Amino acid sequence: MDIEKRKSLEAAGWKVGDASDFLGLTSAETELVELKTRLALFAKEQRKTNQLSQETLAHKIGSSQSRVAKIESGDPSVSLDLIVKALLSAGTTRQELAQAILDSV
Amino acid sequence: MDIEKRKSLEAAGWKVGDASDFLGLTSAETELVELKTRLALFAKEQRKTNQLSQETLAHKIGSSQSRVAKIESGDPSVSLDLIVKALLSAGTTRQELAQAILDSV
DNA sequence: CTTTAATATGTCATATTTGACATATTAAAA
DNA sequence: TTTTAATATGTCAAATATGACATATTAAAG
Repeated sequence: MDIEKRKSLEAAGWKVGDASDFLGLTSAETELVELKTRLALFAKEQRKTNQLSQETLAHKIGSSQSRVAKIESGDPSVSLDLIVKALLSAGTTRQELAQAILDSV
Repeated sequence: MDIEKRKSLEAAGWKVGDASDFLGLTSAETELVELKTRLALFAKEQRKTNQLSQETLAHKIGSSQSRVAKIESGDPSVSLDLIVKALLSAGTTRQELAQAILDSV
């Protein structure tokens, strides 16, 4: 993990240890954050590929446009459950999901 | 989705539509439930493979033995975030995670 | 430029998830 | 059996995620 990636995660609002101690994150926690970030980007790609507006996708998942925007921006208030629900609702297959997990951030 | 699978999901406490209308689940929601169920089973396998007790894994993820039991039993109160954190903390690689997603329930 | 559709950002009351705890059940020794 | 370690189940206050809303910003026409 280089300094630039650390800065970008902190800038995005990710909690880092108790206050701002980045070293407080276990490697599993860091991996999870990176995985969620990757899937957030992928969710945006997939929605566009399937020609859906954020508003349309929001209705499909029973949510709102603003929350879809938060999903795609990697907002730390968004759960992995919601990211995956958005992906599946946008037409992403399990195969594509699995491949996205293999891709690095 | 056959009747037996429906019954098993409902018996496990999964919310189904507004009250008990199973048909109220979208296919994306059903896929997500099945995915979480698969990963819950996989989490139990991985913990055992790596010779960890629930108590030990609980400490690694900053949680408790009882919640690890809930993760592994597919309890509906457990988030996908927590399931994946448990997997990664038990030593599961991204490759193994991706493969588990491809496996059917 | 102006209009209009799409996306982003901030806030908040409500809903869901959380770790912790007590306690029950099961499994493995001794 | 009895003891002891491991796992399961139920509950709850606190923490976190949620949809909804207002509004700002951006993009695409016209």
